[in-house]
This record gives sequence, structure tokens and C-alpha cells, in this order.
Amino acid sequence: MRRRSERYHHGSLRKALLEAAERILERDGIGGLTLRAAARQAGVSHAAPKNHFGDVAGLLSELAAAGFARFAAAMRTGIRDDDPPDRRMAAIGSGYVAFARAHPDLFLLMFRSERLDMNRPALRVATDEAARVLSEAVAARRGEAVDAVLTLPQAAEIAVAWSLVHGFAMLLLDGRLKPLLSRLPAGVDADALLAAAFRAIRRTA
Amino acid sequence: MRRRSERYHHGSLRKALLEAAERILERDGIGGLTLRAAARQAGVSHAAPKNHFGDVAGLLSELAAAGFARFAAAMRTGIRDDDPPDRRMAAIGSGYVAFARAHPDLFLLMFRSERLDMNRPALRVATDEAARVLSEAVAARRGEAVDAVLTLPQAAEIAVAWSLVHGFAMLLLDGRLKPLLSRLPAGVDADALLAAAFRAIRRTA
DNA sequence: TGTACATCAGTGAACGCGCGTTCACTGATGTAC
DNA sequence: TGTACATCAGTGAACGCGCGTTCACTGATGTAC
Repeated sequence: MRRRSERYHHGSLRKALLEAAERILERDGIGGLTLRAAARQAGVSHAAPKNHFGDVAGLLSELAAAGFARFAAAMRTGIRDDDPPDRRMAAIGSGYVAFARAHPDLFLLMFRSERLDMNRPALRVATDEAARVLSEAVAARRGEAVDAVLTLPQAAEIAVAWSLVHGFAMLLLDGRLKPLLSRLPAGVDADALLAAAFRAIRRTA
Repeated sequence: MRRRSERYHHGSLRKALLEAAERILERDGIGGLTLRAAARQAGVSHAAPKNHFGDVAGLLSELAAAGFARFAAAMRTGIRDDDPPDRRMAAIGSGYVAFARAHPDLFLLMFRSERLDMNRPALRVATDEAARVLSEAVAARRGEAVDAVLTLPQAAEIAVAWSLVHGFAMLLLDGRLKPLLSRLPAGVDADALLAAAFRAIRRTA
């Protein structure tokens, strides 16, 4: 009997290609993500991915969709049901930034629209799910029900919370906070800075 | 006498290449930025840019440096000397986001470290200058002198302000605020949302 | 002021690279009867 | 249960593309004397 890897038909190439793409992402960054590289990494001919993803945007979009699902889960991880709303928000925000730091290239891929096809249903579903985490937490803090139509203050609060953690994560990943961190006393790292930022905002919210 | 464009020596090719690169950026986005494309746009042989920028990271870094200089100026534009500190902050933040919207691809280039060479002196100088706008405004609002070493609360306040506007700009440019905006009453656009976000934060600061 | 010469900036052909895509093919799988 | 056949998934060679880089070159500029 032939070993699995020798079989003509792979059997689960789609899954294997997604795993391969993530390996590449971690090893070579976004720039290394090509159909040919994914095929190579999966040990398959370079025309094979076409059958499963159509084009490179298809593969990346499915990878990003899977990333958003894990991202949403990561944001929910730190939440405890008996947490007061403010703690919930901080936990979600910490989860947001922690995910970005743990999977920097995946995070960048997920938010870099130019390489994605935002019309892919899987991606739409996954981004909606991730967005819901934040908007529900904001609604809970405001003591309001989540409604289809938002008021401006509701939307503003979501925008503030989201922009804050997203901006922090992006600046951090792009190395732009280094000069700021280097002006702080030794031992103060990005985590401490983020925690202080949450405190600064909470004190006033 | 030969027309300027026919001369063997261009005379100011460096400047012409930077202008060409910005044209390309506006027309084709970051992906179109290559040495050959810049040479083509400037009407010069494709090996010529080497003399002025060495490699593509050199060209892009110089372009980004020029962008940061204009960016710093744009942030300062809205400030009036007799503005109270809070207004100054809002003016700077509006300038930040307005610049990103007016020159989206340039903005993305400036903050996308992977294509830049952050060791280029011109780029370091320009990013420092832009960062100073924000940190001076924060110091002024706190009524403190700008010092080489920052306290954690100072740094946290800078991080909050910077992350907020940067995150908002990035989410907006990547189209990620669209779902949020579409849940708002008709007529509420990104500007209104940003203004509301500033209000939400100021009310509590 | 003139001349010789070094240096500089731009040319154009050539090279190798990796990419996506196409194509005829083949081996494996599933289904109708 | 077997057989024929359609469909599917993966192969491997080939194509054209644009890229950065190298190289010998040439025209222009600047400088020493």
C-alpha cells in the first residue's frame, strides 16, 4: 500500500495548502505567499492549488478567514462571565493585541485588504464574527441592546475602542513604537505601555 | 539647442524619480512601485535610478521621508497658537486622518516598514519630526516640559492619541469601517464618526 | 583661455529569477445500471 | 457484485511577463594646469 504522501490524490489538499500557507507566512512573511510556494511547501505540483482556490487571492482569503475565526476566539478567551463591562473591554483589547503579536504576519494579512478578496463568503462571515465581539462588549458596557442600527455615540465608542487597539497593534508590528519605548525607563515594555494606555482611557471613561 | 527632455544628462533625475514614484503610487498603488516603473514614468532608462537610490528600498524610503515631512506639516496646519491644548490635540488628530485620506497609498507606504529601509538618515529624521508633533502636544496638554525620558503616564497618553488616530486611519483605508458606517443613520460619514470619537474621548479626559 | 583628463550620469542589451496561467495528460474516485 | 464510464484532482512541461542586476558603452561635466 502506498504511503499517504505518495498517493496521486492527496485527499485533503485544501487543508494541507492552508497549513502550508501559514507555515510560509510565519517563515517568510506576507511577501513569500504565492500559489507556487504553497504548492511547494505542501509537496504538490504547482498547478494543483488552482483546483481548490482558483487564484492566490482565494487562498489568502480563506487563510485570513480562518485567522479571523481564531482571532475572535482569542479575544473571547480572557473574558470571564462575571467580569464587569470595563474589565471585559480591557480583556478583549488585550486579546486583540496579544493575537497580533503572536501571529504578526497572519494579522497583517487579515487586515491588508489589497491581497484579499473581501467578497468571499467565508471571509465576510469571519470578519463579521470578529467585529461582533467588540460591538457586543460596547453595547453591554453601555447597558444597551445590540441593534441593527447604531446611534452615533454607540458607533463612536466602538470606533474608539477598535481604533485604539488596532492602531497600537499596527504601530507595534511596524516597529514604530520603538522610539517611544526607548524613551521609557528600562523594564517598561509594550505590555506595560498598553496596560497604562487602558488605564489612561478608563480613568476618563 | 536640445530640449531639456532630450538631454543625455537629466540634471535633476533624483527629484524627477521621486515625483514619478508618487504618480505611480497614486495611479497604481504600492504594488506598482518598482525601480523600472519609476524609470519608465520619468522617461529614462531603467538602470538609471541605481545611480541615485541604489535599490528600490532606497527610492521608497526617500519618498516616504518626503511624505513624513509633508505629513508633519499637515498635522500642524490646523493648529492655532491660541488654541487650548484639547483643541490642539483634536486638530492634530484630524490632520493625521485627513492626510491619510488625501494620500492613502503614500500613507500606507510610510507606515509599511517591510518595503522601507528605516536606517536611511533622511527617513529617521522625517519620522522623528512627525512624532515630535504629537509628543509636544501631549506634553503641552499635561503642562509638562518635553524631556528625553518619559514617564509612563506621559507615554501612555501619547500612545493613546497616536494609536487612536492611526488605527482609525488604517481601518478606514483598508475599508474595515464600512460595515460600521453602514449601520449608522444615512449622512453620517467617516468625518462625523471621527469627530464623535474625539468627543467621546474628550468627555472622559 | 585652452586643453587634457578623470569622473559622473545615463544607455541599452543581456541574464536569471519566480511568478501565474495554460494545456494535454493520467491516475483515482464515484456512480449508473 | 461487477463493469463501464464520467468526473475529478493532480502532473509536468511550456509560455510570457516584469522584475532587479550586471556590464561595456558613451555622452556630458568638472577640474587641474
